[in-house]
Amino acid sequence: MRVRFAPSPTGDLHIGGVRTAQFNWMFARRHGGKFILRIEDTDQKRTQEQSLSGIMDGLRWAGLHWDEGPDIGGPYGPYIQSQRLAHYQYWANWLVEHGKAYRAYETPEELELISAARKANGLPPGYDRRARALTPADWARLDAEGKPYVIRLKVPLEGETVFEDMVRGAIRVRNDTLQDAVLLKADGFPTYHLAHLVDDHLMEISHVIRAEEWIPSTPLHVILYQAFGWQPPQFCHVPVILHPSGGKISKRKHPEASISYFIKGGYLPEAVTNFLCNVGWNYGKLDENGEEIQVFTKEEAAAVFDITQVTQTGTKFDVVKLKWLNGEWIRRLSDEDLARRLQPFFEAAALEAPLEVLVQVAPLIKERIKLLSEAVEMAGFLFRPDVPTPEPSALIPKGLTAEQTRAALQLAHEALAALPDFTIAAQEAALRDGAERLGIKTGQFFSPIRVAVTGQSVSPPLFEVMALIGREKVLARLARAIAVLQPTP
RNA sequence: GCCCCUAUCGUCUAGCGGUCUAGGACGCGGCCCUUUCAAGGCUGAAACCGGGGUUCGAGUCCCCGUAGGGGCACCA
Repeated sequence: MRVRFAPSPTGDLHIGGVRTAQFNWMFARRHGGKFILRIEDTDQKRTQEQSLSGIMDGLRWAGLHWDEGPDIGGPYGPYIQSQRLAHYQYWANWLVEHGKAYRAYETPEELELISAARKANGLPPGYDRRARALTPADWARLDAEGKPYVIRLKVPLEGETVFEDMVRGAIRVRNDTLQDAVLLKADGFPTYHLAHLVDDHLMEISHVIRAEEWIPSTPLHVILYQAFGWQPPQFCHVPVILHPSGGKISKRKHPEASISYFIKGGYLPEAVTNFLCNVGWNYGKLDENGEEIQVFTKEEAAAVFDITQVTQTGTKFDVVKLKWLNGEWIRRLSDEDLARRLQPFFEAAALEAPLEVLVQVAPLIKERIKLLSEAVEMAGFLFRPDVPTPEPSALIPKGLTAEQTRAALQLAHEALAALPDFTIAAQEAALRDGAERLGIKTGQFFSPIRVAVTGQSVSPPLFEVMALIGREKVLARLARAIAVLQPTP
C-alpha cells in the first residue's frame, strides 16, 4: 500500500495538514506500506521559496518521516510537481486527442462575464462549456492569432458519478452539477485536478487520504480516471479541523493553525501527535481501570489505526486539552531529556542555563508546567544574578503584621546562617522548628522567605530552590527583605 | 443561490437494534493531601437536535425538517 501527503509550499505547515500527514503515516505504518511526500507547487503565484524546507522541518519535528520525497528521492521521482510538467502536458494532450478534453480560449475576464451573466439568468455560476463547439480548425486559427488556451475536462452532461469513500461510504452526485474543470492552465502548468491524479497514478498511490474539503471535487477526479482508463485509488476523506469559534482554522486568522505556533510555544511533538490522534479518530485502548488510555505514542496508535473508524464530523481544536496532554508528556520525560528540551527556551529568553543545572531544576518544575516555555517564568530567577527587591506588601503574608514578618525573616536568617550544612533536610528541620517557635503556620512563615529569595510568590519548592541558589545569596536576599520591612522612625 | 458532508455532555469521543438509569477524557464544582503553585487521590454536575416512520424493541436503520461544516477559481 502506498499513501502520500501532498502539501502546497505556500507557507507554514498547517496543523490540519499535520493531522492529514499523520493519518497517512499511521496508515502506512499499520499496513506496512510506504508514506510518500510530494510537493504540489503548480501555482507559480503562490509558491514560496522557503516553504518547502519549513514543511519538511515541521514533519520531521512531528516525527512523521517519509519513505520517498523531494529530499531523499525514490523510484517514482521527482517528487516536486514543477519538475514533472512534461507528464501533465503529455497526459492533458492525450485527453484532447482522445476526445476527453478540449481547448478553451476564454480569458479570465471573459470567464467572469460568462459566470456573472449565468447568475443573472438564474443559472448556477461557472463556465458554460461554449468552447466544446470549437473544431481543430478553430484551434489552428486561434493559435495563429497567438491566443492562449487552457485544456478543460469534458464532463458527461448526464448521469451521475458515484464513489465509495472508506470513511463515509457511497457518495453520489449528478454530473450536470459538475464543471468542465480546467486541467492545464494557459501557462502550461497543470491544475491540482490533473497534477495530483497523474502523479497518484504514476506513483502507484493506493489510498488517497486527504481532507474533507476535497469531497466535492472527487467525482470530477473519478471522471478523470475513467477518461484515462485508469483504476482510481481508494478514497478516504478525513474531517476538517475547526477553530473553537466554528469554521475552518486558517493560518490567516489563527496563529495556532501553524505548526510553528506549537514548536515555539513549548509543545512537545509527542503531545501534539498524541492529541491529533484523538481528533477525528479514537485510540480506544483501556487501562486496568477500564478507562481509555489518553497518553500514547503515534507508534502505538499506528499499530491499531483503522481508517474506516475515522470520525465523520468536523472537530474543534481544543488547545486546553492539548496543554493538559503536553503536561502529561512533560512529566513522563526523564530529567535529562526535559533539561535538554528546556534549554532553547532559556536561551531564547537570553538566560544562560547550563545543562547540568537544568537537570537539577527539571524535577522541581516537571509537574508545575504544561508548556516548556513556562519554565522560564517559573524558574528563570535561578539563572539571573539577582532578583528585584520585594515590596513590603508582597512580603507580608495573610494574618501577619509587618513587624511579625520582619521578625520571622530575621529568625529565618539566623536559623539558616547557623546550619552546619545548607542541605534541604537541614533547612526544612530548622525552618519548621522556627515556625513552631513563632507560633505561626508554616505557610505564613515560608511565604515571605519565598518572596525574599525568589522574588516570586509562586515558585518551585522552597528548600530545593534555596539549595540551588546557595546560602550566601539566600542570606543576602533575606537581609535585604528585612531592611525593606524596617519600621521608619 | 446551487451541490456535497455531518449531527451523543461546553470540547474530543465510546456506542455499530435489546447488556444505555448512555461509558471515558479535557474543562468546571466539591472534598482530601499540601511550604506557594502544581501534581496526585476521591467525588459531583453535564449529552443522544426536532418530528415522523420501520421494528416486539431505536442513541443506533429510513424519511423530512433544522442546525453546523465544506465546496462551487487558469488556488490547492
